[in-house]
Amino acid sequence: MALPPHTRSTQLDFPTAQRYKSFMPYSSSTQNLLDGLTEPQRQAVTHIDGPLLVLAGPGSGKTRVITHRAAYLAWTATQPHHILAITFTNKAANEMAQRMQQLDVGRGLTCATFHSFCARMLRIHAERANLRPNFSIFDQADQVAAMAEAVARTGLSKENFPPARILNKISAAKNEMISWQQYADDAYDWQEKRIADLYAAYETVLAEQNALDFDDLLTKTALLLGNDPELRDQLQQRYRYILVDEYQDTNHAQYLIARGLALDHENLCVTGDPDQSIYAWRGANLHNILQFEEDFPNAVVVRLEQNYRSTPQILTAADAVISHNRKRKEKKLWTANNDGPAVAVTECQDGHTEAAYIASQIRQHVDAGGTFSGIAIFYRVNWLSRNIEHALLQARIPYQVARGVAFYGRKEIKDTLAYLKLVANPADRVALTRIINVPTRGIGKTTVDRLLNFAAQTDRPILDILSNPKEIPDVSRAAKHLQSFANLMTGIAQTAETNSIQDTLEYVVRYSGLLAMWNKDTDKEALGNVHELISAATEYDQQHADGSGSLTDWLQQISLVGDVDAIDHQLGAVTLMTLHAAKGLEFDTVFIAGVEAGLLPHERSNNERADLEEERRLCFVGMTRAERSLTLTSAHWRNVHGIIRRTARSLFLTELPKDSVTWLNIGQEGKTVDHDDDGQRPASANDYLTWQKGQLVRHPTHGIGRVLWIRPASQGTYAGIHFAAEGEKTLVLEYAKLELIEPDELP
DNA sequence: GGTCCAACATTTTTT
DNA sequence: ATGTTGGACC
Repeated sequence: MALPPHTRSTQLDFPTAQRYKSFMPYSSSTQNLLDGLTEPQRQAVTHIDGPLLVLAGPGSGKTRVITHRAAYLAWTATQPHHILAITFTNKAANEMAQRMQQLDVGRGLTCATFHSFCARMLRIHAERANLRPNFSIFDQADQVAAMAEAVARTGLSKENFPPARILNKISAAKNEMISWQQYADDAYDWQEKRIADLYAAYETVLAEQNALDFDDLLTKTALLLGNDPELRDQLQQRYRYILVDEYQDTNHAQYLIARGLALDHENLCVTGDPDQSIYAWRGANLHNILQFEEDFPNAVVVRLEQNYRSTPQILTAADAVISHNRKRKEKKLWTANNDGPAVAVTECQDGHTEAAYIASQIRQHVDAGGTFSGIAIFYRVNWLSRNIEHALLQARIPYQVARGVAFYGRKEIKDTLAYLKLVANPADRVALTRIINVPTRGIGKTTVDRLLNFAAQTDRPILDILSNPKEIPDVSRAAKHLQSFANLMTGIAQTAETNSIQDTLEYVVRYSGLLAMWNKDTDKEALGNVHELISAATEYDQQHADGSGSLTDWLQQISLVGDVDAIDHQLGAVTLMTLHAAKGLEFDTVFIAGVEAGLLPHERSNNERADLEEERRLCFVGMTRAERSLTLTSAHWRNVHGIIRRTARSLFLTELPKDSVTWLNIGQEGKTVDHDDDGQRPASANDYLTWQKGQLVRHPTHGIGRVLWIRPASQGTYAGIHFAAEGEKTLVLEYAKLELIEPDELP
């Protein structure tokens, strides 16, 4: 079959493009792409021009559809470099690029996250966006530092205006594309007006430092596309086919970007699942996917509802939970997969028991021939990983924690990188103040203040002033220290100029005195982490041996790593991550820990139904990651902030179906406690079975009371308790915060 | 200007 | 329970 003529001619416009595979026989290559696809999948893959919405339930082969569709486009309609695929994580982007190569499509396809794509665009088109191409990207901590400065400048107190909280509000505004001017116009009371002031001041602080925060990457790109039709045309010429994955989690700015890039050709394909929307708290707007058909009236809609991932048991359980959401589009998930084991719910005595139980289950699974890398443990909050890590360590089970962001947030890593960031962007004051005296080199707070003041007054680059420190008023004794710091920075800059990033990093660590400092502190952990950083740099150097890399690019890549990007499936280790990070992944065996009231659903989101529904979706996402085996665990007692608290059963556990779920109670020693056998669901939490009439208990508000009777029922364990002040009360033991009092504890 | 200790928050989820 | 910050003291 002949190729459309326009695809050939465009090759001249883009000389870097790989050879066009017109010599490949059309029929065999495209046939391979369609082999083994179901009808709806095939429909999505072969759709070429015009908007396309793929509503894809969990495990419905969405990734396969996306990659095959991109390949199909590249074979039949266009060249790879006209295709832009936006994924949710860098890892997904890399995997997609890899798969495209396996499909022999050729290079040139752009796979990126929204953030990395935007950062790239803003550097290339910096002048048009009113930026300098070497801008810094500020992470959470940098943003807090910048905001702290803004607060100080505005003359407000950090106590009344905590930087982190203000940043949340400003981030929400930016996601909605609300500028500081507009925010000021909309401010309706004193508090809001001050926040508007801070927004403005914060923007100034960032601009002075040639810095953008994460949200700026999106908003500035969206603005650029909106205000610069010439550039938008240029980009639309380049990116003729656009795919956006996980569309249910896009915010308004991301929506504008996707729409802006596809404004004229409308070749926008979005995929997602409203039931897996879990990022509303950071501005994700479910309307984007729900109203896609109104946005693009000639949109084709494809539904992928057959699940290829999970057993019927897992799918039934997950579906039972999610069907409790009222605000949702009904969807029938089904699978032709073989039966597997029942979904397990294991209620444990406490967090240690829970962790030990998971470890022992993993041992058992691997002894029976399973692999570590097929296992994942999810949790709602990061701190839950502590117990589990401890238990895995003791059981000698290899594990990895998806914590890319936390790694780059470590002090020693941030310190090391700050030297490089300062070289890449000398205006980066946050980086400068971070390391000017780390390790200590006799430059104290007063000196730094004088330096910054002088720089602000004279409006000269700080590094210039540093090289001539005697010009700074009132700085005499510290001048020579400033001078040597300036020399150090010059040395690093020169090294960076001509050497690999690895070499530059090693230069920094050695000549800055950081290495000596860590050695002195016998801070083995810091050293290890920095070695890891250096290996990351080595890897980058190797990947860019052709000279395509740069310091700015490396720093950018690091700024935009996500938690999941850190995991390596080849490692042969159990994977630990938050439920949020688990999106899009799949594992043979999944444990979800801490499935208890207050944790999942999280107590901070109990107030509104919308929040509760998002928690339920989160639970749904976690459950549907499992292919064969799914275990939900909880603890009756949970150590929070060092205080041991009684927990209640999670609402979501009560929503599980009666069939295909087995319940288990684990006592302190990890032994199975007998549980009632009236069916599939336990009638009571079994540690209460040891409670007896006449025992004394303490209630947080009612005080001390005596147990009159206990009666297990299907909804929980009921007990009549006589309190001195209020007489007899009937309480549900699972929900009342009762503590057992030992007789010898009393006066 | 540097060091040490006590008070303090910290824990929702993240690019 | 743990890590960070700020203030007192050297």
